[in-house]
Amino acid sequence: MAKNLVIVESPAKAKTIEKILGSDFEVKSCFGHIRDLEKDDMGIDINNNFKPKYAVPEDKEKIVKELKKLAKDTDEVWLATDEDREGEAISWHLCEVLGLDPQTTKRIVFHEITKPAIERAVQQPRLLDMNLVNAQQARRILDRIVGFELSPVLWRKMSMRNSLSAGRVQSVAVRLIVEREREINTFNSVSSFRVEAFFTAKDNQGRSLSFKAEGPSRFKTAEDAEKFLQQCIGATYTVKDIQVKPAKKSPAAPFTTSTLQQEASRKLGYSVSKTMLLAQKLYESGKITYMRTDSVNLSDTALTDIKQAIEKSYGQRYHQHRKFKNKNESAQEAHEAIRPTYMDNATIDDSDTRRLYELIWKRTIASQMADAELEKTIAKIDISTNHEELTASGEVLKFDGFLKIYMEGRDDEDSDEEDQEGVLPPLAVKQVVDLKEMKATERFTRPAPRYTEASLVKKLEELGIGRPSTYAPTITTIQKRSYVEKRDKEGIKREFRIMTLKADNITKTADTENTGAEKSKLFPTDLGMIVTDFLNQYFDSVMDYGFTAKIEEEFDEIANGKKVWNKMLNEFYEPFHQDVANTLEKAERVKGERLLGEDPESGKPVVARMGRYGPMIQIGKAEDEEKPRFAKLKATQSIETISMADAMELFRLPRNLGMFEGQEVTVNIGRFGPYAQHDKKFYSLKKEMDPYTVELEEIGPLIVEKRTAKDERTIKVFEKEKIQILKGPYGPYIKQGLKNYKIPKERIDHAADITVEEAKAIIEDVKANPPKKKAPPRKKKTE
DNA sequence: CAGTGAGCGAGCTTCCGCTTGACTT
Repeated sequence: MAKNLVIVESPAKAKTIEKILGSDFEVKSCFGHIRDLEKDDMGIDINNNFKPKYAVPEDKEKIVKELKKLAKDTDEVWLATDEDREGEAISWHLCEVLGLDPQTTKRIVFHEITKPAIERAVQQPRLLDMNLVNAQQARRILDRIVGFELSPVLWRKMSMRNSLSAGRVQSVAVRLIVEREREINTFNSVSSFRVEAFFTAKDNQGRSLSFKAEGPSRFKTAEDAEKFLQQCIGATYTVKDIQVKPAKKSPAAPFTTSTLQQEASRKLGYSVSKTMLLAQKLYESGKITYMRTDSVNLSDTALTDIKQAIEKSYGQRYHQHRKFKNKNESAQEAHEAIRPTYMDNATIDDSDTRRLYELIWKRTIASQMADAELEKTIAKIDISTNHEELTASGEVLKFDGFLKIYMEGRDDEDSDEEDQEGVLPPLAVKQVVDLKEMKATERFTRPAPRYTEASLVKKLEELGIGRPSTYAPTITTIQKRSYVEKRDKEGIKREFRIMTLKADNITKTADTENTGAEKSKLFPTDLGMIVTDFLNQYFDSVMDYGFTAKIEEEFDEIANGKKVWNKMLNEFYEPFHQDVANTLEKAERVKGERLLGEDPESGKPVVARMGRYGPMIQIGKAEDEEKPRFAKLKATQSIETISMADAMELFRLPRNLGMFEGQEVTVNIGRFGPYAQHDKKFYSLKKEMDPYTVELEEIGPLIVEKRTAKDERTIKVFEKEKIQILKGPYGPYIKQGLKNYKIPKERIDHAADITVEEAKAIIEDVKANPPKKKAPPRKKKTE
């Protein structure tokens, strides 16, 4: 038994630290928080100064038991959880549960897992900081109160039947997406004309080189643009002035969780959860440092490694020592930035994680590389026939520096400002250049783009809302609750005008462009909009974008000992709870109704609204003699924007398409999306098939395809016993009736040879020893 | 798997932040 027990949060970290500390120390992990508020009755005694009621969750019992035993048998326990609010609280909970004295137990901290940092930490133990612990308790209790008081309000006041939820973080995340959507819906695009002139100039060897210059300004109307072109007829163009300026670009800071998610999204197209899954793999296999961090700091040992790697591969000139500072005030910096553990490994063998690893490697290396040096040239060109001038700009890379390996991506790649500036031919003042043609092109203003998962994380981080460990789960939650969905949107064709001045002649043409197309963007659902409007109306303080920042300031005051935690909670709770009570009493049940018009056939009102099963259109009223007609909205439609005409279109379903193999084929939209029905069987329509326009010829192949797919999945059938052996994504399994049974490992290889008797035996076996369920239903207290 | 849409009421849902496996049809 080791003399010392060190407890950290992560098992991968425990392994590394144990190697560093040697045999006198046993290092164990507690796997994050080991206690949480009870679920019943909020887990808070509100009338008793918000006294929290903590319990060890079921899945933590085992580890707590193990730690208790180890703590008893060891001379000294060292609490080495992360140095932030949550880490301090975990240490305190460990004291409480393991029976350690918070007044004497050694608390150590380090921000990086390196030998010097850990040895230094062991030399300088401190005691628990109860102020910091209280700040965490206040944070935890406030979040529980907000979540567990607001959610039930939604259950009572929304007409929808989902398991709705609200919280300090998720509700504001949804609000951002809802407001962005409305900005886009109400955006008025205006056009203007941009003038570009294409010239040629001779270089000193007499070769003709072409270059481009920009017009004086954008013209608001086609008339103004045309007038300008007319004024240029017959003009000569003379270089009036040349300015050459040096410029430089600097590399971005090494990755934090949020910037890693953004870059992986922009450059690799990963969702935030995929990025985190792969990063976790890399961390667990020792290839990168901890992946949930808000720090841009690099350890001294890492800096030395990086310097060596740069000098070896690129030479001394490419290295530049840099120390980055966190922009964000909410950062708690318990860890290092995300970086490779060994800079020598520019890549790795594992194909799943390689691309993410290489991204991290490049970003880390680049962050310590020299600036890129540029030379910008701006030439002004006089037009002889008017007082305007044209501007040609060029850029020459003098020294690539960090650009040799890495350039940060941008969210607005498709912006119409061309970012790649070309090289200008050598020009001289007073030189006359030849105009090939001049174009005035119509350009439209665009609304802000919809959020991607990653750009939403970026925004949340800017607002100080959420933490590195919760960005990915939050994005998942708001999609799981159907407040938000990730999808593509097709663009629409738009015509734009072009006027060309060539050989003193102006021609007018038109071209089309695709606008408004979106890929993998976050769209609010009707539910998300309705819930957001409701929360905004009744709980504006919690929904305020500055709410988290404001209470974070107060948590900081608690951590500094300037404020008492339960007083702070009370100041929040009094007005908040009053709002909850008022809302429960006064607010109407929300239906999200919108009147679209009158049904031309019956004269009855046509209404878009939220039904129990989602957004729908209703013709007529429930109290009418004749039953109202209903139709479900398409996935891409919304209550807020659907037109009367589109609404009436929806009543064209179900459609009868005609006969196939002697049976009728109909299409409709059901609980699980659009489907075709044929011979009492159902066939889901393919994504690209629209049930309103799909034709009979497309349904036949669908039916045949499903038949063969079923054949391929089937290994064996025992008709009489209704037993099937099927192939699934996790290997072969047995199906009897509607139930599935797992085939024991030792028989998987010869699943095709299983006999009826064997199959029956397996079924009986599984029935006798049912597989463990993930979460057994909690017993409700009877008293 | 492929319906429904009003209202009643029982019994259920729910937060954020710290960490990994156990488990899938």
